[in-house]
Amino acid sequence: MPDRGPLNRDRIVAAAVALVDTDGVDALSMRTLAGRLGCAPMSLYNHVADKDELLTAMLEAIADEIEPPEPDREPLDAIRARAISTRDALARHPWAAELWQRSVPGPARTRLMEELLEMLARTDLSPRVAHHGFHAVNNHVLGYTLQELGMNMGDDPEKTARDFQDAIVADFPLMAAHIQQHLDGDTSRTFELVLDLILEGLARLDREG
Amino acid sequence: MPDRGPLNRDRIVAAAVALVDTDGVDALSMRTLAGRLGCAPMSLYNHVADKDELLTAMLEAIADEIEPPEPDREPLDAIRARAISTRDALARHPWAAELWQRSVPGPARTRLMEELLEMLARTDLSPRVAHHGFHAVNNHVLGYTLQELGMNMGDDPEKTARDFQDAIVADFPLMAAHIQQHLDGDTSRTFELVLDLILEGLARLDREG
DNA sequence: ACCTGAACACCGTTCAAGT
DNA sequence: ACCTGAACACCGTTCAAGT
Repeated sequence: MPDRGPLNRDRIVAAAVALVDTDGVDALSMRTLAGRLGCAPMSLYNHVADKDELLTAMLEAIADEIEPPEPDREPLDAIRARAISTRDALARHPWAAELWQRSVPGPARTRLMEELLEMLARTDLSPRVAHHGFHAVNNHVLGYTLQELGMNMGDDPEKTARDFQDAIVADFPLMAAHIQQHLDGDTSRTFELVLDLILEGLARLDREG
Repeated sequence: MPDRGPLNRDRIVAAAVALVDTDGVDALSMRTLAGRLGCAPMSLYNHVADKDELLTAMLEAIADEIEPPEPDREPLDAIRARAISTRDALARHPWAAELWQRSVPGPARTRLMEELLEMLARTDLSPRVAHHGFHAVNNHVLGYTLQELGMNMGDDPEKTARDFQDAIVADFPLMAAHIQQHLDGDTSRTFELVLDLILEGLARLDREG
C-alpha cells in the first residue's frame, strides 16, 4: 500500500523514519523507501542529496520531537525535564541514539545544545562547571539510552535477557544478578536517579570551587 | 601488499580491526578484507559465520585491550582507572563506541561488566547504589567517548570544529563559545572531572540512604 | 577440513532521456 | 522543475566443486 501524492522532502523523511522505526536501520534502502512512497528510487534524489543526508534529516526530525525548555521553570529543573524528554524521544526511535553523533549536527540538533547551554547559563554555576555540566548531562542521556536500547534488542527483550543470563550465570554471577535486578523491575528509575546525582554533583562541585 | 600465511580467525579479526581503524567502518567489506588477506572472499566464511559475527569478534578484540583491574587498589580508584582505560581503548578505535551496544556481548565484554560489578561490590556502597553506579559509570564512559569522537570527525578535526563554529555563531552563540573552549584546549580533563563527580556523588547518595 | 569461482539477490548512485 | 529507466560498480552470502 504505497502512499501517493506529490513527493517532497518532508514526506520522504517521515516515511523513512516510519520504516526504520518498525524494521530497523538496516532495512532502510533507497529502493525499499521508494517502494513505500510509490515512486522510482531515483525520484528521491530530487529531494535529498544522498542517503547520508537523508539520515541526517531523519535525526533532525527526531530532534524536533524533543520538548522545548519551559522558560518559567527553575533552570536545573528545566534541564532535568529536557533530559527526560530527550530520552523519551530516543526511546521512541531506537535506531536514533546509535546515529546521534555520527554526522555534523543540523539546526535542530544544534538548537538542542544551545538551549541546554542557555539553561546552564541561567543557573548560578560557574562557566567552568557549566561547561562540564553540558557534557555530563549529554553523556548520561546518550549513554543511558544506548545501554537501555542495547538490552532491549530483538522481538522479545525479556527472553533475550533471560537467555543471556542463562548463558553467563556460571562464569559471571554478578552480571547475572544485575540482569535479575532489571528483570525484577525495581530499577526503572535509574535514569532519573543518576541524572539527579549528576545535577547535585554539579552544584556541589561549584560550591567547592 | 596482502599478508600471506594460513588463514585463521585471529588473523581475520586483526586485519579487519586494522582496516577499520584506518579507513572507517563503512570501508569494511568481506571482499576488501579478503583482498588485504590475499584470499578469496568466501574463504573468510570458513572462520566467521557472517559479517555480523565478525563485527562482534572485533568488539571482543577491543574489549581485550582494556586493562584488567588492579586488585590491590582502593575499589573506587580501581573503577576510575578502569573507566580511563576503557575510554583510551575506545579512542584508539574510533568506530568501536558506535557499535559497542549493538550486539549481545561476548565473553570479553561480559567480563568487563563482571569486573566493574566486582569492584563496586568491594566498595561499601549499598547494593542499590552499586546498581546505579554500574550504569552511571558505563553511561559516562560510552557517552563521553561518543561525543568526543563525534567532534573529531574527518581528516582535520580542528578545521571541522572551526567550520561548524562559523556556520552557527550567528544563531547559536553559546554553542559557538562552547566550541571555542574546546579549541582553546582548557577542557581536556572533562572526562576525569565528570567521572569524579559521579564517583563522589555515589558515595554521597549512599550516605544519605 | 579448508578453500574458492560462479552465481543470486541485493545495494547507492550517475547519467541521459523524458515531461 | 521534477521524474525515471537503464546502467555501473559495488555489496553479503549460497552453493557446488575443488584439494
